[in-house]
Amino acid sequence: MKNLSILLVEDHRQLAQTVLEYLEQEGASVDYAGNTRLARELVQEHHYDLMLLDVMLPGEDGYSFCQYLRKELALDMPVVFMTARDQLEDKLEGFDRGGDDYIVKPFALPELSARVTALVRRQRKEVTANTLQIADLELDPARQEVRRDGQLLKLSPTAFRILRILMRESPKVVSREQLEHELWGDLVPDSDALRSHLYNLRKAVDKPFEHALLNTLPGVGFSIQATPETAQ
Amino acid sequence: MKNLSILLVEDHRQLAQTVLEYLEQEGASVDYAGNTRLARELVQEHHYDLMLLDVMLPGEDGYSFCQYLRKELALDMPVVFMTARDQLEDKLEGFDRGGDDYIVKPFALPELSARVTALVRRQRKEVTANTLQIADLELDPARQEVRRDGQLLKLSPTAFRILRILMRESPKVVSREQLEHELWGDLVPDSDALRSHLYNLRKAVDKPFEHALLNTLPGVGFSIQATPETAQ
DNA sequence: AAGGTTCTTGACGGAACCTTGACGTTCCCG
DNA sequence: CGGGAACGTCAAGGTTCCGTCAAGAACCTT
Repeated sequence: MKNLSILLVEDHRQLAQTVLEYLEQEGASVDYAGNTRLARELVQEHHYDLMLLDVMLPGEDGYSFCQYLRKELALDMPVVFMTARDQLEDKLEGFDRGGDDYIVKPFALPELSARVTALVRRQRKEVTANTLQIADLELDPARQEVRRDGQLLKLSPTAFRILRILMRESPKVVSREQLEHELWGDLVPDSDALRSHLYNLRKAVDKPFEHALLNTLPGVGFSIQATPETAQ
Repeated sequence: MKNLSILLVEDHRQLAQTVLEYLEQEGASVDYAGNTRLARELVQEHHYDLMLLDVMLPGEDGYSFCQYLRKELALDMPVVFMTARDQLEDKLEGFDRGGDDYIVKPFALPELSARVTALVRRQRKEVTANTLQIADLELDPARQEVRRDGQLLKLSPTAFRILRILMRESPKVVSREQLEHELWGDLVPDSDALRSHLYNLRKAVDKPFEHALLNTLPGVGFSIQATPETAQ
């Protein structure tokens, strides 16, 4: 919740106060508007990570305001509707007008907080870690890229998958069977192609560099780690 | 709901059937797993736009599976928990483990559908009609226009759709399967017309310019990136 | 009904990839 | 120490995948 900036649009003074205090106590900074006229101004002048929006407001209602945000201002900040209206049609309208979530009063403050966090996390693309890293070796699953010491490595698809598994399990040792099963399922090749793939993987990952990262434990499996334990 | 592909993980046969039929009737294609073991396999082999995940499952529970998706596989598909557990702590745990939404059984099917749509809309960057931009390439969804370096490109409708998908996923790699499914749903052409469309797309987007933006990763998929560095 | 655009199909050459097998080396355990 | 199993190295064959292109089918518009 750190460093979130949130706009709360709600005309009930009491509820607004409660929500505001809770969120600020969690580290967010919250601006408050009691109607959409003020909200309109705030939204044009400041950036908010998320908006909490009541449906029943004096003057323009929340649905309409949300739609205005999306269509006219082209703002894509997450919007959470907060309202006492619990009928299905109300919820459907909320989503239809461009809302991201819909929470019915009375709600538990921690739940509101959790939903806010989830939306912001997604907005910021923090849902998953984007790279795996072992020492100076980095693997980016989304881009299908591997770098060591900053430079891009060329790997075949299978080599990439093997490296991904080893890095995911690091520093654990991965057995040959586990690797083969994960790569090919029940259709494991007759003669062990895995050896060739590991050879090619090594050629790309370790050969051009000083220290080897990829280790073999004969009869046990393979591992990738920064400090290859040397036998006692 | 057009051409969504959804993975439903739920052990109650009856409920699964109901949800599945409803979503398919809305135009989604739904794969079904009764446990996380099967779900694990499916998730590694196919792309899904979203996952519906029960919490109480035989063997591994849904929370744990979701966390595994995020941490180990680095998959960022939206996850909606579906469960009868309505206690606050359960919900908090769902979000804490990487869930995007949490819906309590029994729920109205249209609400589930609305929440699914809202999540996918956000994932696909369709909340607003803002232009997508990668380097000097701009795509305006509202006007159905594409420009590179300021000049208007002439694209066929399908080429436009492909480019839009690649741009919104950038810099992620999009598999051939994902592209085909989103373009044609269950009616994918026999022989791969996708190749021709990509060829034409390249001819329009890359051919007249200095650097290519559209990259092929053989056996993996396609991506569009500002800096298509090649290894050695 | 005609004309244009778009989509699909099929063929071809080439590149990338996976598998296989051979051979030498290392490791483990009797 | 010696033999067998496991491993590293490497090249070659076959397969899959991809870029290219043109022709015909389907579609839409007028």
